Amino acid sequence: MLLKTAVKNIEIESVWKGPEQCRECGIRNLVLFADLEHDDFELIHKPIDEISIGAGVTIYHAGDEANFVYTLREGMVKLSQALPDGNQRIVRLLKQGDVIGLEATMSKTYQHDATTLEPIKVCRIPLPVIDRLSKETPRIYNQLITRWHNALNTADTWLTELSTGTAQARVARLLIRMADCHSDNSFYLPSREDIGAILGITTETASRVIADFKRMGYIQNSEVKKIRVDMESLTKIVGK
Amino acid sequence: MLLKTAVKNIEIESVWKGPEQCRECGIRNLVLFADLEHDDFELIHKPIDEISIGAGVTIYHAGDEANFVYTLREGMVKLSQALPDGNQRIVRLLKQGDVIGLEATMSKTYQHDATTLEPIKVCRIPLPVIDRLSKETPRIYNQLITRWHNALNTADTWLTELSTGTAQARVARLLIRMADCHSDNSFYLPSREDIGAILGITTETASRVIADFKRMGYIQNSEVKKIRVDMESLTKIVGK
DNA sequence: CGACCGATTGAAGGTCGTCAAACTACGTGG
DNA sequence: CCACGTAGTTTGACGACCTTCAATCGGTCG
Repeated sequence: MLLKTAVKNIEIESVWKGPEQCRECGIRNLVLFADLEHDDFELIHKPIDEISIGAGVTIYHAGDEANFVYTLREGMVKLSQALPDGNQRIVRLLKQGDVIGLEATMSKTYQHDATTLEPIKVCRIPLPVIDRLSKETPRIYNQLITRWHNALNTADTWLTELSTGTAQARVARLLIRMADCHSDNSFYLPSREDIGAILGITTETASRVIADFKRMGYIQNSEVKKIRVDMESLTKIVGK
Repeated sequence: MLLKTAVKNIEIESVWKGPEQCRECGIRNLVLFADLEHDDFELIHKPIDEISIGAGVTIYHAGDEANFVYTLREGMVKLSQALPDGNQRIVRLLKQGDVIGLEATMSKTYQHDATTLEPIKVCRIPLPVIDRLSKETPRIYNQLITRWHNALNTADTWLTELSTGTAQARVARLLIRMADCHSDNSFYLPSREDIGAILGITTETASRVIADFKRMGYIQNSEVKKIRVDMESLTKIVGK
């Protein structure tokens, strides 16, 4: 089952078959609906579509009317905000199990641009579903608050770890964080531009540091496009 | 009614007289209990003390067991985290109506150091009070989520506005933000060290920029220790 | 094959960090 | 009341690091 939509790079993988589909979700323990119990799912009366989206696609822009939240099933997404000078700064990276557009539950509009870093799969949840669940069961509340808590922790960590110190130290800390989100210390490196936007440095500086790290052997190419990092060497740079 | 505690710089202003005290709180519309209704207050069965604390006092440290949240009635508080290199970075400033130690509702321990910038007054709320209210009324939930939402917005803004661009631009943006939290564009300037820790620059750089701004007339001394900022001039620097 | 986009590298200049000294405000004690 | 010590601020000099501008390289896609 695979319906192409009018929008390029976005296709609806499976149409809504009812609550049953969520009950049997393969990664339910990771997602917003983790705590829901059997009967709770009957409260879902709007379609939750599973959607595939290509790399480099913007899911929503800051200021757009916020009608959905998304559960990220596969791939990574960046949340970015415009700087006073017109550039963009990436304020968070989202990975499997994270909620994209959490602020929709609290605000009429989205507050970031959400853009895919690689091909992703999401479940698109209409806001009324969240609202109804919120009214009927405290279990969704607990999950929501946990999400807020985690997002805030991440934000604080980005400030203290990724926006402080020399360019080398910042890149090293970013690589370490990314590595322990993945098995085998191996993952897709973001573009130099994105690395710059995450760390608050220029694209060129990001490129120079990455190139240096490769020459030093702190980073090696593993599979195509993927890299493997040497945690031990990187850890030594972190304090600089 | 004024009981001195053993701890210097901390005094309990008034002892707990029961729910009545919260119901009649002068700034209740600003605080966590804003949405509570008449009967809800009867659920409060632990003392909520009103406490005065001097300037430069640390209320709790990161890692301390989190048994209270605090409502800030007067003054400003900084939340700081240790950097990998041992320094401190200030991740948020709290003002009247904000909750100090919000993470206590989700985590066993505090995640920042909370330190007063000036003499403050707080209401110290035992965690069991929050837990009980959370179970019994959704109204406290709404307030809690709103707090998380606001805290996250602030965190994102700090990253994009206060941790990006030249030292001059960062200081200008900080002054502008502080000015429109106060009437008459007039307020107490934080120490150079704190300005540095907020913006991710050194104390010396912070001092140089502030001194420059004074020479340029962007900042003037108003009352003792207070300064008044010229918004128009500062706005021009923000984009740099 | 050629166009294009991202990554890399070089050179020059500016900003900021570092180290150090002088200055100021304030409180303490003689 | 003044001398002194302390802590915070200001200023200077120097160097390291990063940004800026520009050119080159490499891979991909039409």
